[in-house]
Amino acid sequence: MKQNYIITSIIKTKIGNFLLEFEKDNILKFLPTKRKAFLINGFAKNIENHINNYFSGKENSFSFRIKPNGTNFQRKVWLEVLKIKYGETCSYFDIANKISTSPRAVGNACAKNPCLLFIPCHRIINKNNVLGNYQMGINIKKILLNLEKEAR
DNA sequence: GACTACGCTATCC
DNA sequence: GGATAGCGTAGTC
Repeated sequence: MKQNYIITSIIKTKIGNFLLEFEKDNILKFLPTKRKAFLINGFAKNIENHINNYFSGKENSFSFRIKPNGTNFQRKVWLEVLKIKYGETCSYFDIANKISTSPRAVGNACAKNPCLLFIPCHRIINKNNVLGNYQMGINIKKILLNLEKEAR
């Protein structure tokens, strides 16, 4: 049986270190971590370059393949989130309408997003233009949205 | 059954 | 008009 190995790297970014987990060229996880940075191979290095370009406003979309682990419902939400363009925002309510569910459930799924930045859940805000919440805290959410707004 | 990264409504100042 | 509280909601653990 053919086996794909899951590889882990820790990537250094402007807003802190991220744990990157990938299998071949599919990103499985991209989450904040306190561990020290280390790069294991060229693919991780490549991702680090793209992430840093993103943070300096030079890059506004990622072309990596992602393979997030989650329930059918979560994947449905994440797929919808992927459609939100750079510099734009969408409300939990809008996403809920598109896939016929409730905003509460959308927030629930976003909180379990394993690929931060690649699945741009920071672009989802409350209906009344309040930021809502974020895995890394609303400050980071604010930074990301401002970055995208200014770089556009 | 408890817990949400929400949204609406009622009810206070 | 604002702040706050309560409740409905749908999905997850």
